Amino acid sequence: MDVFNTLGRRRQPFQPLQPGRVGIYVCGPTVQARPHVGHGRAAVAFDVVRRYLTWSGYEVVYVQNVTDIEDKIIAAAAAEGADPQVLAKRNAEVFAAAYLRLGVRAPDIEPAATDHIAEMVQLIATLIAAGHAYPAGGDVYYAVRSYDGYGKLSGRRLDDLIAGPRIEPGEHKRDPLDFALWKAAKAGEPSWDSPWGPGRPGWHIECSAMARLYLGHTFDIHAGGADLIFPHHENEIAQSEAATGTPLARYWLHNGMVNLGGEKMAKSTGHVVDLIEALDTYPPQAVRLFYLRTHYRKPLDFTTAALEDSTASLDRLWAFRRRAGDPGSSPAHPATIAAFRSAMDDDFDAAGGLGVLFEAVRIGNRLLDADEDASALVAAYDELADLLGLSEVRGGIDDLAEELGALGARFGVSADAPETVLAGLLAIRAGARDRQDWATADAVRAALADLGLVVEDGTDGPRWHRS
RNA sequence: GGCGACGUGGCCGAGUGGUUAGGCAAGGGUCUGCAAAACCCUCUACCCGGGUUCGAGUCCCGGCGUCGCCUCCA
Repeated sequence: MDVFNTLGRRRQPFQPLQPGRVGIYVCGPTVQARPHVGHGRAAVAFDVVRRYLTWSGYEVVYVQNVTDIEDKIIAAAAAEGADPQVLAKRNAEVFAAAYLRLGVRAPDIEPAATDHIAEMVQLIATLIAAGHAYPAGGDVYYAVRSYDGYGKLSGRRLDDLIAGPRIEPGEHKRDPLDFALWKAAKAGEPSWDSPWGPGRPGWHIECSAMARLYLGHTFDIHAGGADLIFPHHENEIAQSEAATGTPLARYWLHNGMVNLGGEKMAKSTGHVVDLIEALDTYPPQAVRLFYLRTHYRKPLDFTTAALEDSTASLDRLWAFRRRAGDPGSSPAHPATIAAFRSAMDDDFDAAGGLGVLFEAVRIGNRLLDADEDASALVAAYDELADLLGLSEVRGGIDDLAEELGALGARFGVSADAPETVLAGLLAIRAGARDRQDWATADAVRAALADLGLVVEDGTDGPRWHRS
């Protein structure tokens, strides 16, 4: 298996620190506002990495943090007169719910920054003692020039950064490149005690502290959005490696941005599509499929046409699965599994993997049309669709009990369980069709369609699904 | 200006030098009471110019173009 490592900017074979085990740290969102479509992409991209590694036999520990204290959160809370912690908690729940709808598995560990102030203070103290950081006026800054590896991830040279017009000395910085590890408390802002006075942590230090706590000084994969490469991940490396003397992570994975009209979606500019809205407009798994159609490192343009395309593609997958029936204990089609594995082993090429899945569907449909055994392909489909998080979640019809009961009464079906009513209605329709009573048959189908139940006639009888 | 990514058929997109990826859309056909689904056929591309090679979408060089980072950001 090869992965593209941002550190070094090249593909390289993936070899975990310990055989069979993989530690992953993903930079989660700052929960200042609701999630947008870009957040969903990052979550899905690394969820698939995690699922694939697990499927491949690795024992994975997946850590994704929540940044719940930060300038923007404080500002957003102030704007609506709320407590920053309350606002952060509320938004964090919205993020979690959206991720759940996208089929993203909950992290093994989901540390919040505010629960790890002590670890951060300790790490900052270590850096000061080692001469890599200095307190100044209640703040603590990291001395960028004290660590000679600075810039190795993003390919930046200190002199280039200096030349940049936007870097201005902070109030207490000795060097314009230095960044805050600890910020002195301002009136009315949340703060914690520290050896340097009350304050709050800088953004970058939380990841260094929490990754170290849960995954150790060196771990396998550190992931996040490409927009975090600089300065966030660069700073993390500087902090962690200056403190421990060992590499922070062996592989750095970064997902590409989601664009809107050719430009990056970003909450700071309001140039965004709300993720919840997208999930309400399209089937959540169609949104997931939309993400997976493009390699995770490439930019991805959000368009309604692309989402509709994905919805149609998802329908094709699910229609196949509905008609196929139970594959029993059939082993998964080996060639399909092998082709899929080959695609995913190439830097988690889920788009290539999807091609394999669709090909299995086409061949499977062909076999079913010919009344031949497709169980191996169906088994492969089940395994791969489940792995990718694209299996149809077939909801029950209990919520339609009342409407179905009324409809049943209209056609002379008296039963309590909605499933029984539906079966009765389908039986009535089958009888009508046998008599070539098309009016009745179509009336039943239309009435069910009004309830959101789509009935399709196959050679082996009718099938239904929720629309 | 510095660093980086990318340019594939109507659209989206995979592609590790050498047999049609795949999906969506469109047109035609088969099946079907109708509908839906499915299958078959058609649309065979690789930004431009050089080069390496028996052979390049796939490697090298040079252009052009798009995007990202360089400030908070998934």
